Amino acid sequence: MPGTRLVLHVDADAFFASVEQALQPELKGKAVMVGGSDRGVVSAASYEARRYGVHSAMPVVQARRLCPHGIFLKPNFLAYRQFSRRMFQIMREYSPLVEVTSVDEGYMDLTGTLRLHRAPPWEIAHRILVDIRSQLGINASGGMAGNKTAAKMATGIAKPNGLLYLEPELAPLVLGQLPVGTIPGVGKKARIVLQRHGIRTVGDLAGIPTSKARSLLGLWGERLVETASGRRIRPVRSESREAQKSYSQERTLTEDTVDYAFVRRVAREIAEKLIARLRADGKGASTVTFKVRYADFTDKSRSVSLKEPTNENREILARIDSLFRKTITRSMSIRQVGVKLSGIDRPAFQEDLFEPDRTSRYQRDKAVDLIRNQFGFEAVCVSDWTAEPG
DNA sequence: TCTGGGGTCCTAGGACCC
DNA sequence: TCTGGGGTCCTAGGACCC
Repeated sequence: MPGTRLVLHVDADAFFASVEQALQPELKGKAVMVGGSDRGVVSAASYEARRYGVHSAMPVVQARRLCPHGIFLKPNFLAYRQFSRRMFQIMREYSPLVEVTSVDEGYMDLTGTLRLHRAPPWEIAHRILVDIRSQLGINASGGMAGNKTAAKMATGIAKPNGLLYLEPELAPLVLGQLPVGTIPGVGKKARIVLQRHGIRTVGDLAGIPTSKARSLLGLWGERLVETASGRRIRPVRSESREAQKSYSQERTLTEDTVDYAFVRRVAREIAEKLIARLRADGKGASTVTFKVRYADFTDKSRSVSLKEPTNENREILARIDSLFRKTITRSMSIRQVGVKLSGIDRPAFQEDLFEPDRTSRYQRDKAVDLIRNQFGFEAVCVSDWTAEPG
């Protein structure tokens, strides 16, 4: 058959909650929810918790009301990363063509491995899921089809703890009946627009002319029609990971505040942590963005671009200060503070014999990174980074 | 119900250049 | 005097994903 490809999508079920249950067997069979603070949302809910109507992205406060006896845990990202690495390792034992799309899901191209393993595709997929379950103690679901989108949608049908093989001839029939919102990329807004025009299922979307999709949803709409009709085929890419394009961190304060001096300190602290990550990765950023979310949930951000990528504290923190003044123009209390560093590239400045001051400042930045890595962020407080860049 | 955090990509308008 | 258009970069905001 021409161009017959076989893609397997693997997605761990209720990943964060499942890892917690694997690490603490006494949690098995119980309603486990992983979330940040009481001002946050649920990141993952075990299937036991879902029976009470809890789902991810639900405010923690609401989850507590629905499931008061449930177990609420703070996330342990280190453990999740370890389980994630092991899961992808298992997948790579069956094919080198594994694409990691997030901590708990990925694709693999099984086209070339069928002969290698001398087994039908569903058999291989089944073995992978069994290996994950037996070696990690967590359940994963799988979807197999002729392209990535169909495979991912198949996983959605198979969940939890299932496997679905959609043969290419059957895929349009099966997927065409699903609600249009099940297509990856159709969120709440797009769904509303589409429904207003009578487009309710994947099949409805596949059937409209691209010109109509474009008028409704722009370029994105055209792509969605191609996706819905199975014409948008993207290869499984196993490159370790494309270069990261931005580093950002946001923090929701424990309570809304009008103490702007405090907000500024938080922003600088976040920025220092991000810059340290840049330095650790040997990268620099050329765009600095400062963002606040006001108590009424409106967001405001201001950004500035530099001539060259940098990872020097002095350069970036001075920008944070001026952006801070440009951004906070209302006397409303602030809920969340965020910093984003983008335009990531190799840093322009390297330690240089002919710029002794700058070099020694840079060495100090790196020395502070070392100490903080060992003793924590609070171990060092440096106060004179407010200086304007020279 | 009362709304996280870390990302990617897209859009639209304005500046600036040719 | 009136009026271009394309390309590129920057900025602000928003949709979406997990």
